[in-house]
Amino acid sequence: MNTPTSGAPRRATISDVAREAGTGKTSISRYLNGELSVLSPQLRARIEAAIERLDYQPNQMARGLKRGRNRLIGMLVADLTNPYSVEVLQGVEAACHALGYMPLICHAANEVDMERRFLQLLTTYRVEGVIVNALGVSEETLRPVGGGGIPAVLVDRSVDGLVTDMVGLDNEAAVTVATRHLVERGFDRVWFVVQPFERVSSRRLREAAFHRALTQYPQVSGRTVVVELGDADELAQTLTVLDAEIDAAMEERKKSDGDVMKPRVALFAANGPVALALARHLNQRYGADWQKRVALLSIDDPEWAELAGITTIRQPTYDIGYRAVEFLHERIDGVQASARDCLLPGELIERASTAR
Amino acid sequence: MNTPTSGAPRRATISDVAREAGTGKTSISRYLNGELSVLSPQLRARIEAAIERLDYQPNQMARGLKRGRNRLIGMLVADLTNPYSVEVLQGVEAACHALGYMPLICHAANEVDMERRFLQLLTTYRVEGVIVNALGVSEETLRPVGGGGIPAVLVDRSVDGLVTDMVGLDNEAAVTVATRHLVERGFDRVWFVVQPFERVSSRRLREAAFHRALTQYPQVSGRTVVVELGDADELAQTLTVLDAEIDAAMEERKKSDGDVMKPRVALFAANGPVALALARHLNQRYGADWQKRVALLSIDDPEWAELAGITTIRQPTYDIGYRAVEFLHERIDGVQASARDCLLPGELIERASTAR
DNA sequence: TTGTATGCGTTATCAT
DNA sequence: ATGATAACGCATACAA
Repeated sequence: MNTPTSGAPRRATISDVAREAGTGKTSISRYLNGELSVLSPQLRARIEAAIERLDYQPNQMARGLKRGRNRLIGMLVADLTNPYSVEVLQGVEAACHALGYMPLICHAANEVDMERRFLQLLTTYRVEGVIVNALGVSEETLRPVGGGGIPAVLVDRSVDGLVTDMVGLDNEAAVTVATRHLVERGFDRVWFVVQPFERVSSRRLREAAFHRALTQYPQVSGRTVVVELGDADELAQTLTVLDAEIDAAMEERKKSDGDVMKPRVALFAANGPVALALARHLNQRYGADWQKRVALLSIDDPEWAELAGITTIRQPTYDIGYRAVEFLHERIDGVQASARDCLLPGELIERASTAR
Repeated sequence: MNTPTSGAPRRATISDVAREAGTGKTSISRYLNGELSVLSPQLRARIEAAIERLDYQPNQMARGLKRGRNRLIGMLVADLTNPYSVEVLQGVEAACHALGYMPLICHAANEVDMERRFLQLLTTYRVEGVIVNALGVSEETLRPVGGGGIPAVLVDRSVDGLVTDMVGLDNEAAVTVATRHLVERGFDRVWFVVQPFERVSSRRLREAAFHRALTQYPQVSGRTVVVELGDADELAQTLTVLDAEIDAAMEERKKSDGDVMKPRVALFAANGPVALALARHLNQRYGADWQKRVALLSIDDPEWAELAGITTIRQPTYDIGYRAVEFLHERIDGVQASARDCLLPGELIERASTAR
C-alpha cells in the first residue's frame, strides 16, 4: 500500500542554510541576490553546498514582504471559455516570463461578483499591477485599480470613468474592412449580430462602426440584432426574425433568375461566441448546408472557424496580451504618461462562407 | 490630459490603523480575525472607523508568513487551449471558493520547461498544495511535489513513479461504451486515433481499452493510428492511410447494393484536439459533407462538437476539478490515506454522425 | 477587555 | 569580505 509520505518536513530557511554553511544569513542573502563579487570563493562554495544539501528555496512571500515588491501581477479574465481570452493570456504569459513577473490568473467566469472579489483579493496579495479584461458592467467595482489604486491596463474593452491604459483591437478599421468585404462579395442584406452592447465598449464601438460603414453603401440594407447568449431557447426566439429574412431572400432568388446557390444575406457576428451561437442555430434550422443560404462572418477566429469555413477577422491576440504587460511594466516602473490607447489591427481571413 | 495619478501612496498597515484608532495592533488583529466577542463595542467601532478611513486591507503575504499557511494552492494546467482544461478549471475555482483557497493558475502551454519552472515557482511561493494536469513526460520534473514534497493531486493523467491522488475519467468504461455504440450502429471498421500515448497515462489507457473492447466483436476490424498534432502537413501525411481506407470502403459500398449514404468506417478520436484535427482534415479532403463517408466519435465534448454533429463522450470535467480540490484539501489537512484514484464516469452524447 | 513583546523568513544598514 | 541587527506586516503567547 502506497502511502504518500506526509507532514511537510518544514522547508529549510535562510537561517538553516547559514548554520549549515557556518556563516551568517547576510552572506546567504548576498549569494541569493547575485552579489557574488563580494564573496570569497571558499565561502561561496560552502554556501552552494549547503543550499544543495538542504534543497533550500527562498521564500518569495518573505522576500516580497521585505522588499515591498513581489513581482506578482494580476490577470483578471472575464471568460476563459472564450478562446480569445486564452490567446491573450498566452501573450501575457510570454511577456511576464520575459519581464520577470509571475501572473496571478483570475477567472471571473462572467460574474460581476467574482470580478469584484478577485480584484479585492489581488489587492490584498499586493500585486504590483493588474491587467484586466473587465466585464465592463460597472466602473464602481474597478475602483481599487487605475487612478488612485494599483497600476492597471485594460484589455479589449475600456470602462467608462476609469482612466487607464488599454490595449485592444482597432475595431473601427476591422469592422470597416469586414463590411466592405461583404459588400464586395455581393451581399446586400447584412445583419450585425451582437450581445447587449451599451455597457461594453468594444461591442458598442463595433456596432457603431458597422453603421458608419454602411452609409458608404446605400444599396445595402443593414440592421443590428441584439442577442442574449446563454439561453438557447430565448436565442432561437430572437433569431426568428432573422430566419424569416433568410427564407424571404431565398424565395426571391428562386423567383428571379439568380443563382439560387449564392446567398445574398450575410450575418456579421460581433465576436466568436456570437458566431458560434449563430452557427449552431442555423445548423439546427437549415441543416449542415446552411451556408448555402446565409454567409457568416465573425470578429474573432476560434479554432472551429476553419472547420466551418466561415470568414473571420483574426485579432492579434498574442500581441494584445504582450503589449498589455509591457504597458503595465512601464507603469509599475513609474512612467507618468497620460492614459494610452493601443489599437492593434485585425486581419481578414477569407473562407468559403463569403467566397465568390 | 488625463494622467493616472501615480506613485502608490503606500498602503496602510495594521500599525497605521492601530494608531488611527488609538489602540494597539493586537486589537486590530483580533478584529480582523473575527474575535469580536472579546472587543468592547466602543473599541470595535473605533477600529471599524479607522479601517474605513484608511481603506485598510490586510496584507496576505505578511499573514501567510506569520501563520505558515497562505491559503494558496497551485493549479498547473498543461494546455489551456484545450476546452477540457478550462472546464476542469471551473470546477477547481468553485471548490476553491467554497473551501477558502485562492488558486494560483499556471499554464505550461505544453512545454516541459514551463511545467518545471512553474512547479518550482509555486514551491517558492509556498503554496499549500498543487493540483496538476501534468504533461506526463517525466516524473523527474514533478519531483518537488507528491511523495516528499507538497501535497499534490493529479488530474486526467497519472505519472509513473509518482504516488499521489489522482482524479479523472473512467477511461475503461468510457471507451467500452463508445466502442459498443459504434458497433451497434453498424460500423465495422473502426480507427482509434490518438496522439503518442506511451508516456501519457490517459491516452495509454484509452488505447488499451479500445483493443480490449474490440476483442468482443470479432467481425469488426480496428486499428490504432498515432498522430502528432501541431504540424498540419505531417498530420495530413499520416492520415493518407486513413483516407485510402475510407475511399476503399466507399467503393465497396457502391459495388454492392448497400446504402451508399451510410458510412461503415468510423473514426474514434482519443480526445477533443485529435477530433478537431480529424474534422479539419476530412472537411478539407472530402468537403462539407464528409460525414457521409466517415463517422467521427470523440472523447471530450467541446463546443463545436454539437455544431459539427459528432458523437462524443462528455467528461464530468467540472466534477473532476471539484473533486481534485477536495482531495487536496484533505491532504492539506493532514489526512493520511494511501494514494487514491477517483474515476468518474463519462456520458455518451449521440449525435448525427453515428445516428442510424 | 486590552496591550506588549516576540518571531515568521528576508533584506538592508551598519559595523567590523 | 563578513556578520550582527533591525525592520517588513502581521499573529500570538503572555501579561496587565
